[in-house]
Amino acid sequence: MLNKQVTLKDLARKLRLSVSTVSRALRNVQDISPETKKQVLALAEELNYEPNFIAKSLVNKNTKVIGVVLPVIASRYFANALSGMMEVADSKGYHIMFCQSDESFEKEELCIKKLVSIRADGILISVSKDTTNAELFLKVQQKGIPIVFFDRALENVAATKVTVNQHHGAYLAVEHLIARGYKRIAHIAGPKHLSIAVERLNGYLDALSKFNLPINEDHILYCEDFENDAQEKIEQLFNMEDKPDAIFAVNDASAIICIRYLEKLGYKVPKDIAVVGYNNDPTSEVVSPALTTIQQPSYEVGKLATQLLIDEIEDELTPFVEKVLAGELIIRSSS
Amino acid sequence: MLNKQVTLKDLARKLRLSVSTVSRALRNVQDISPETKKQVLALAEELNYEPNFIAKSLVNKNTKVIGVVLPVIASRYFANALSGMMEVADSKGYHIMFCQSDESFEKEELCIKKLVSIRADGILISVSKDTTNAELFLKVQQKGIPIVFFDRALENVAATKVTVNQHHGAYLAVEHLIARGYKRIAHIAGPKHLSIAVERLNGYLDALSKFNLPINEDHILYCEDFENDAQEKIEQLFNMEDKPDAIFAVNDASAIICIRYLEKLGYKVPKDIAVVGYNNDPTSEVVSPALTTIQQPSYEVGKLATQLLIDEIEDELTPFVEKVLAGELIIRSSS
DNA sequence: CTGTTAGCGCGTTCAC
DNA sequence: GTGAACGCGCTAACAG
Repeated sequence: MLNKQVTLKDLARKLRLSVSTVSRALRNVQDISPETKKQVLALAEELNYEPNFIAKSLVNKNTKVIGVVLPVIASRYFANALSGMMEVADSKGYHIMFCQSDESFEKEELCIKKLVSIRADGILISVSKDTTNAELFLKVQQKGIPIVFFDRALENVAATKVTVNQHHGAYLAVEHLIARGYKRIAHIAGPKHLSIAVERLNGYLDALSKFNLPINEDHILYCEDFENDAQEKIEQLFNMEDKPDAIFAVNDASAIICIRYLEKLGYKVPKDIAVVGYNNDPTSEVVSPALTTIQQPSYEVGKLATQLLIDEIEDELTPFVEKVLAGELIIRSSS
Repeated sequence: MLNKQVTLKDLARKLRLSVSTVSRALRNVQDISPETKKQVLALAEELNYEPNFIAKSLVNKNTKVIGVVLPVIASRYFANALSGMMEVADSKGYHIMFCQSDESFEKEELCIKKLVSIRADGILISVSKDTTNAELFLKVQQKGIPIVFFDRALENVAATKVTVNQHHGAYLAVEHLIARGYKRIAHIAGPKHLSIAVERLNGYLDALSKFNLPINEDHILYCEDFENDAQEKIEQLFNMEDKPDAIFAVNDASAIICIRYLEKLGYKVPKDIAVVGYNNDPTSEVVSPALTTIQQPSYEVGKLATQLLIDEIEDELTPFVEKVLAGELIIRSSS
């Protein structure tokens, strides 16, 4: 049953032609008598011939495969980015082969080795949380395989990077709250070692400064594990004399938890207190009241990163660029 | 810059050995003097040698690539299935290459051609909504490439299939409502041409029969576009004399819409009326009251389908099987 | 233990 | 216009 696949040789034998003639006829190259060309095409169709990509790759020295390494596919953000990648790759005749690092550096290394082994023409990567070592990526580049970082990039690697401006998104969110008249805006911040969390925090701080609002350190809650200590933190926030009148949370999940506890404590959202999240998770639409949030441009990140990677694959002299995309404010009823 | 990749030949030349000796040393095969083996390994490490999978594939007649064709990746269900696939594939040394059909038969055909061209060792597919023609799949099978259908299978193709028992999930949901004492259970049904919708409907009907509850045709609303005509349909449902005391919806989105309108009409969920959905979407946890629903075994479907496919790849005599997995009832506060 | 030979399926000279 | 020969990087069979 194995190896039922038709090859050029099979076609050549049946047609009493040479392999190279058949090859040329199929690829529409050089001068071929229209007669034989027709015959070849007919037989190829009849026998359901499909060119062997593997063999072609070996000769051409390219595989038309783009490797994608990302932390986890079961996430709206990355799934959307991947869709964007597939769209561009498809239109340019590339295939996507992707691997999950599961946020582990060792797995990431395995993924990359695998992609190098397959001789992917280029690699798109969003690094895992505990990736700090640049050496691995430099080695890949030395092999002549271009790498483009998307979403999460590594500082100390010279490469094309497509990221999202978290600072700007946070700024938009807070600016919106200020425009609505809220003045005492608290922030549920993420872990201090997470760069996206820090950027959002800075966007929050800069928006306050810009509009000459005082910064109250007690209004910033750094949360490692908000799901579990939310109640405590929120109570603490509302036991101060300078109670906030709005909350900007580092992500939708935290924002939703806030809404829950606030209602438990008897506050009305958004009348007594407004809440804004970040990510535009599907859940943000459904929660009541529907959550104002920031939509990440994940699809666009995927498209752009892939476009830039293909540019580098097809012209090695393409210079590295760093693109930063912005998110978009989605206004709903929680603010 | 291109083709910086180290080959066996490079190693052999530097070591003044033959290519085959180097190959054998690297693969730990046959008897090799420990001396030369050490040398080879050392140099390979130093030069960062990675075997060329492409070349290996050409010789071995297998690529260790599993092709996956699915309607859309940006869906919790398929993303989870894909995660399951990757786990099994990884552990068996296979790579996943996937394509989206976007629910279009033409795109699906392109995906398959592509995978055949790449000489994938096997294909996992969840067919698009408008796929009815089996010919394409038969052709692939004739080429000796095994196909396993997951989630959505094609009736008239003999192949291994891993699907989900929608009937049973619906039965569980309705049984649960009955156990809670609800007796007049309505059903928001999906389009009649969608097999999963029909199966869920049948599960609903069978549960009612099983517990000797009367079937009221007016309690079944067939919805093509529930998002837009929900209000009308629900009002119609509650204007009858035989008002329902519970609703089983064909999916979570519909269930959530129901909850919204019911509350607008002044009904309390679940006191006045219970609601159960289907899918365990992330949204179902967040909506208030949290939705009782059915968890699809998507991850398990992915794992099992991949396992069975690999069995067929590695032993062509493996007989086709059809596996049907069951969902799980998740009880929350809406019932 | 190691080298030589052949060939996987295809593209690319270079002849005729 | 067409064919023969060679090579891509690697494995496998056969010698020595």
